Amino acid sequence: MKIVTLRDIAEQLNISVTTVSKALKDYPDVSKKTKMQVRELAKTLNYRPNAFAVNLRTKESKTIGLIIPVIVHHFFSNVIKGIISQAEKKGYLVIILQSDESYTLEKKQVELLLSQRVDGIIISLANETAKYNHLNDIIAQDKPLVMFDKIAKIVKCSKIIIDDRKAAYLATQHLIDIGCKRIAHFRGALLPQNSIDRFLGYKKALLDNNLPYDPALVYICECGDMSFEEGKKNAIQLMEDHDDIDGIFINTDLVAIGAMTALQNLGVKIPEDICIVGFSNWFMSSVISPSLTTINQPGFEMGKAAFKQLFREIKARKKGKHFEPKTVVLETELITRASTKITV
Amino acid sequence: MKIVTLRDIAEQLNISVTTVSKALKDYPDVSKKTKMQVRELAKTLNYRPNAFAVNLRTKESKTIGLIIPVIVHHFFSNVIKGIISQAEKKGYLVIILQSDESYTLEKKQVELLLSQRVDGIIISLANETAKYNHLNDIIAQDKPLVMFDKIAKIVKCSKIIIDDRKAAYLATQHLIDIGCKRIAHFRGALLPQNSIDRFLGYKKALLDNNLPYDPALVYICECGDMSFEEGKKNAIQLMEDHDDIDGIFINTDLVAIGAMTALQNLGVKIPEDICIVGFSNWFMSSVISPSLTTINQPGFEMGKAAFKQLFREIKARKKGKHFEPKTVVLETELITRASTKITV
DNA sequence: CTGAAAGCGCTTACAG
DNA sequence: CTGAAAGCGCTTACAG
Repeated sequence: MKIVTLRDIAEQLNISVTTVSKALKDYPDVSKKTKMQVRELAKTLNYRPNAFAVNLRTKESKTIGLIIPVIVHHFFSNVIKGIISQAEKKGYLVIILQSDESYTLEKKQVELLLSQRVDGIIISLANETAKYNHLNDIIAQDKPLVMFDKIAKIVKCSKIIIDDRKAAYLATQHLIDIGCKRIAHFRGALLPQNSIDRFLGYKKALLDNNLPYDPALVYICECGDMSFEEGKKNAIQLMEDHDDIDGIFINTDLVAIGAMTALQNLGVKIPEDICIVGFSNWFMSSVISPSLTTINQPGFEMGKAAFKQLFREIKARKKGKHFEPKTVVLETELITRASTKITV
Repeated sequence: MKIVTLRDIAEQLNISVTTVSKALKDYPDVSKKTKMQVRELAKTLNYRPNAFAVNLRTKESKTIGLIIPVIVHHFFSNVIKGIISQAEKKGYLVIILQSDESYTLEKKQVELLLSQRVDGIIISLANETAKYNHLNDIIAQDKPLVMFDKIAKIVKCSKIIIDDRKAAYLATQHLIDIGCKRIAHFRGALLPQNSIDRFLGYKKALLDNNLPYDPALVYICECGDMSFEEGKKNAIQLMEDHDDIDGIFINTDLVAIGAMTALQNLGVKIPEDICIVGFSNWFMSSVISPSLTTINQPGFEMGKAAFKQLFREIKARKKGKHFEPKTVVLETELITRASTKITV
């Protein structure tokens, strides 16, 4: 089946390509009759505008790029869903890339998306990322950029985040409120802003409650593909190092679930011996036993907000308007479940 | 920052655009010296070929489309990861769309991808899809198409699947082997081939073992966004209808987990009173309690295989070769866990 | 109301 | 070894 072009339609109707183009785009300066004829034939021939040519002419592709550290991850796959659902409403397509927490890959992928001439980029940074030239390249090209969740504060672009520090404070305060005196923390990797903030929230809650902050109680998880295993390993190590722990605040649910599994294998009772709070509210957390107290992190909403912001910036650019970067902070909430429910 | 074109480079070096283009593509008929100069300047100016122009000329975009029923789903997100990882190796980008199990949306999305002129399409069908004109459109355009998991047998394209009937047979046989006599089945929606095949495998296992097949023991789940809730509802209904059940084979893990939750709330002991086998091996299934016996469905591998197949077909088309559709069947295995472990 | 013409930024067959 | 020219399929400012 030959692919139909404007020219084919024009020749069959004995009119010009210009008129065909205008008729299909409903320009006011084309007669009703011609419009009818053109549209009918276009439909019959199953005409589809060649996106390559349209893109070249209009300098936009109605396509955006999304770079994400991991796809198989309850939070991130919800973000993807949010972005795609919103993009579709505005007629945009989404190219998705996975950085695998690697800076090198992330950089290459930004390069790829720029060559591809996407209309904008949404990104959540890899753990490794500590240099931001690749992001500044995007901005230097005056291409809209929105970061979410794992952001870099010093990059001048819009950001969709939650208040990680506050949420972590809340989580830790909850442990304190139910009577925990010696609370450990499994933090995320060293670089990401959100794992720093969650750590700081934990620390501040301790100090505000006159509990000593002990760096030896802070363990690190990279939170990549091995989250679950890392949680197990850390929990076992923690039990060896400090058997007087009565609460743990853990950076991510999947790590928390790994920790719970290991603790239960060791005969530790949750919540009786140790109370646990996770972070992110993976679906899984509501069905394991005991169910996990956690912070709800609204992935779908963050995805929607990220695309909406990007779309605003794309529109502003088209009109040649300047756009001041904006940071949107979404609400979180503590969800208390069995892993912290101690019947006093 | 102005965007750099071949022409900018040509003008600065006082040579033709043709030569610049050839130099960058390492044509043999350009002098070493010119090549050096061109490449250096291209690098300095941060030249990036305009993909829109390249696509228009070469009639390919190095981009493929992927339509998937749901993204937030352990199996499907693994497939996405498999496809993207493989695509990246070959320099292809992936546009992802979610059909939400809707035929109308799926059709529209195929249309979108065709307008976008992607080089090929990978799809897993929506539950609702019973007509295949949109798929035949793809084939009629001689555009490579690969289906996976939720396929339509009569569409003439390559397919990546598992042997659902055999896997379901195995799952049911396992229940019989451990002593179950009256086994219910929570099947998927009516249309998808894989839920039909799983049902048929269940039925055949019963009959081969001289157990009566009772249609009243077969319940339906749409397996969309509400899988977990559907599992709960079905389990409660099942207990009302038939309190003599001693085993259930369930179409998807998430439904199975919903069912287990409801059963446990009703005081039913798993596996002592009722044994349960799921399907797909979601990560979650290994950490709930009791852990769930299930069929491992290799999502990541299916994704990789799907892209590989698509890539072969894209290459064949470029060379003008005919490509006979191929069906690849990947291996599955039964993973026995606590939900079927009865100590006799 | 219609259409000729220019141009988006490349690639490549062809001439010299 | 270099470059003029044609062309991919559109869009749109401009002329009539």
